[in-house]
Amino acid sequence: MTYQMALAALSDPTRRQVFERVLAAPQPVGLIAAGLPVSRPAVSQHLRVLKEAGLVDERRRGTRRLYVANPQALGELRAAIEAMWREALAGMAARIDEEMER
Amino acid sequence: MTYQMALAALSDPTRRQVFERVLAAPQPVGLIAAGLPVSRPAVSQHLRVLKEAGLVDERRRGTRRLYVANPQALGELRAAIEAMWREALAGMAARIDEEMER
DNA sequence: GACTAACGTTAGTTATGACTTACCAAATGG
DNA sequence: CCATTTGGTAAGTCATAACTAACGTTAGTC
Repeated sequence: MTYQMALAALSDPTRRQVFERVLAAPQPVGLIAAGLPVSRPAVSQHLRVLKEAGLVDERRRGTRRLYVANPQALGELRAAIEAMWREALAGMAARIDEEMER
Repeated sequence: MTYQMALAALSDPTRRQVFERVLAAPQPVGLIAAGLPVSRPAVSQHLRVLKEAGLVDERRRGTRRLYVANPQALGELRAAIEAMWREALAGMAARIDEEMER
């Protein structure tokens, strides 16, 4: 159920870059924005989407806010994709078997 | 590299439904559209996007076209998501270790 | 060789969402 | 306290993309 939000969140290229930076190391917003070709508010908005999808958590550190990747939502997405993958493999195997019969 | 297109392709809810139907069994366009609240051309367009992302293959069967899920693109997406997942887990473990030191 | 079935394509509309600029809030340092 | 740093929020703009309706296309069928 939640994996759909994670999928949608990671579908945007810029937002995926934001997430990958957070993944590499917990960072404040300003630092993330400094390495990207978009403004800081844009990064803030992306982080909100990532947070709503459960992919990211927020830690207030004084006036800064560290964003940290959350493995759980990513794990659910992983499981969903893997289930689809297995289903595709099974379907392919079944089709090959049908082919063999002839 | 291709996993980004797969990610974008699966981010749309309707398109994900289309893909899951194809995943369950190879089907012609009309049959897919019959079970969804959108028109047949819309399904055709979704299938084109899925095809460009490598998630789906096309088999012409006379006047019909069977769409079949392709495990490969799904496998690449799976690998990419799994890599991110592991990275998130590693980061979390490292943070817990730091916590222990204090 | 028309007719039909099944489908892709095009054009046009509309809604969504990514982005920037300007503004506001909270915490820290002098 | 006042200024600075850091960052979220609001409003507005613009591009993208999802959808429908109409049309074109190909392969079987009588």
